[in-house]
Amino acid sequence: MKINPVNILKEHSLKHTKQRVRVLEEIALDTVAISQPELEKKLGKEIDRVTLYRILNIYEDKGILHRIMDMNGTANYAICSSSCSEEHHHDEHVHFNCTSCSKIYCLDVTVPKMVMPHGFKAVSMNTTAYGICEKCNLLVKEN
Amino acid sequence: MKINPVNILKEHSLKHTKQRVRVLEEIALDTVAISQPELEKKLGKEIDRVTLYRILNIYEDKGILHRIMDMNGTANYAICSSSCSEEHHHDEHVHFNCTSCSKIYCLDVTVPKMVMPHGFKAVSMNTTAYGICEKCNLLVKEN
DNA sequence: CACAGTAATGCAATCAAATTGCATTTTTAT
DNA sequence: ATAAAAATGCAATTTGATTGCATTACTGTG
Repeated sequence: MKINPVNILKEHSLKHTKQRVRVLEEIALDTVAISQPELEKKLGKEIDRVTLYRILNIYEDKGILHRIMDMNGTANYAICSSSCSEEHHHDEHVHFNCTSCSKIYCLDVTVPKMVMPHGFKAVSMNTTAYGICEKCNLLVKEN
Repeated sequence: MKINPVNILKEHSLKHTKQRVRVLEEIALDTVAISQPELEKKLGKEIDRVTLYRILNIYEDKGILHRIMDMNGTANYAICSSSCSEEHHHDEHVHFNCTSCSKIYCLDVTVPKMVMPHGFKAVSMNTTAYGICEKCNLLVKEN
């Protein structure tokens, strides 16, 4: 996934600041989601904690990033597919949270449509599978 | 769902204390999941915060309660179906997190089997739908 | 039914994620 | 270039959760 931070900011009419660009760059480095604490570790010397929180919130609101909560209740972020917007997150793919390395993957697996009970109107879905990821499975086999 | 706290404790060879009984009683009151902060509000005068956390953790470990993270990263708890055990949570039903009243419902909707990519071994799944619940939908229509 | 050993509880302190208010700096439109 | 608006940085605070340790409560044994 080729990401151009400057274009993304323009598309969503967000002001171009070096902090905002850095956050996008950093998140775009990897296809797996990155947690707020990890981001803070990487960017903490360049960007203030609070600014980081604010940027992440804006990006989520605008549909630029989607947020996945891990089992510890910590926010993890990944770049949204291009079809996401401020009005609606098309985040209908399955996430995989490795219980060994704790990485969160955005899988190319679509969440099947599920019928809600009468009266319940679902707007979005979040599906997370917990287990052992490819890399950790390989590590186990090697030993 | 008829719950007998004393029996549940016995079945899992947990010591019978009034705090443990109270926690189960309180959670069994409602079919919707209850958050740690709500529980603390209700039980804070009878049970110490730390004890509450410890009891909830034990119950989750033993497969008595299951824990659902809401969008704020706060733990919510609901009584497990009878088939849950220490080894495995059979928590394969869909949760519904109302974005209006923020209640979390355990729906009688089964999470469909999803095929994981090669190398990824899923042990458990968590699916949460976000939207407006039955009660909140009715409230809107009335006004 | 007493009592000793073990486990659970309560309290104080601490950690960590996230948020708020406000002064300062940066961006952008003119 | 500059003025208005917005973003950033800093300090302080809130909130969910955890840890260590002294005290209290439970349970099995005699």
